[in-house]
Amino acid sequence: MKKGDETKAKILDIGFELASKLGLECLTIGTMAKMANMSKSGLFSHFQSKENLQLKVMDHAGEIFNQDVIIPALMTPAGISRVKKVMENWVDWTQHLSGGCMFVAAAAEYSDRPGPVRDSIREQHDKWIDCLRRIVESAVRVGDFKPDTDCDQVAFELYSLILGFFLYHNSLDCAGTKKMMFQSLDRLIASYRLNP
Amino acid sequence: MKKGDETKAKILDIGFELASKLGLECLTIGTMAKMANMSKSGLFSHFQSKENLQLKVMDHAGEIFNQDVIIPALMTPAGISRVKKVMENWVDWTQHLSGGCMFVAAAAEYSDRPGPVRDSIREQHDKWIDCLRRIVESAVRVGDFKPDTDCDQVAFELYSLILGFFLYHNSLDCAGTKKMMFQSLDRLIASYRLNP
DNA sequence: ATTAAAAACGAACGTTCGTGCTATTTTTGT
DNA sequence: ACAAAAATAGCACGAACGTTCGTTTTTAAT
Repeated sequence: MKKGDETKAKILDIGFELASKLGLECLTIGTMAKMANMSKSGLFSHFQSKENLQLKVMDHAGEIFNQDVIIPALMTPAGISRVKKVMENWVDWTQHLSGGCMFVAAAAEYSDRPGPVRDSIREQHDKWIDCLRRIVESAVRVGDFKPDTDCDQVAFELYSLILGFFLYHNSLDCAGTKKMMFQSLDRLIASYRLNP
Repeated sequence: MKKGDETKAKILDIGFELASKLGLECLTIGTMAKMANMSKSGLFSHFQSKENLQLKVMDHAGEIFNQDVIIPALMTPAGISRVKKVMENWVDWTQHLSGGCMFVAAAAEYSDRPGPVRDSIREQHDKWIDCLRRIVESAVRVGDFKPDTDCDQVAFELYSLILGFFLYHNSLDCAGTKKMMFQSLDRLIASYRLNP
């Protein structure tokens, strides 16, 4: 029971890469099999349906996101520095793969396609918003942000800035977009700061 | 030379509706033919390729967006009221069709698929950003916003808020998301206002 | 009313999709 | 080393994809 899990992990890596580039819907068995140097049926037999494959790729992506974005951010001290850190990690995360956040793309892709895949996307999405809010709350707790800060609201605004970054990044160069995003972030932080 | 244009327009309407729901890639000839009560070949003959069909749908969507969002906004007096108006129109526009902005979805979908379709998406996207910036500039000109306002920056922030709205709208109810978005908008406007 | 042009159709093409089977190879536990 | 088990390959399927072709129907102009 070793080799199987190994190739399964390899497949999920490929799936994550492919889904990040082209979207969840473009995870075709044939394409993935070619990339993995496997037969279609060989690859397919690891999952029992395409839908299950998509779900597993989603989970895999969630783990990577957790590892690369969330955990490192939670390891920096609570407060504004953590808020900044999570945004930096988020931006960097989408950079080292080819430019897009697959969660965001998947959310748009599946907003009108009911089913387990959409449910999974929403679940991860909600979990992530929760996490963002808690990071903001911690900034309030340590006295960086005003006590009456609406943390849900700030989380929404942080999320929005990242989305703006992703979209602008399609047209503009990375450096310019990054600068623009972090400038907005500074303004946002300034307007919630306790001691400006 | 009349009937042809008529059905062509009907097809484009269907394409716009379908692409808004499921994305540009899901504009399959077969599905559209069924929705239009036409044969595949009959529908196909109006365009010369699927790619061309997608491009025509994009153009059509651009015209609708122009008609429903941009023009009404430009008809309200320049300044903060126009800024608010364009955001309201934008939100409303995506509401009366099933919840998603097809431009945003298409941008994510095609960010890694070079070709004429992606070019068209970027073109419309850039044009729209330009329009947004000019609306902000007009607010500076009439003295609503501070003279040193970075209009590109503000356009980016406006765009980001809408994107946040779209994404949150997948999970949250419309009313709550709308409220959250406009609250952020008020904060944004306040921080650029000349006479607070 | 006649006729040329435009529009729509039905059938078929080669391909790819997801998904079942049945072998065959490779890995694992003893 | 050998048997049991797991992993992979090969092949086939029905459906849907975009596209082409020749034919038929509908429209527009005379």
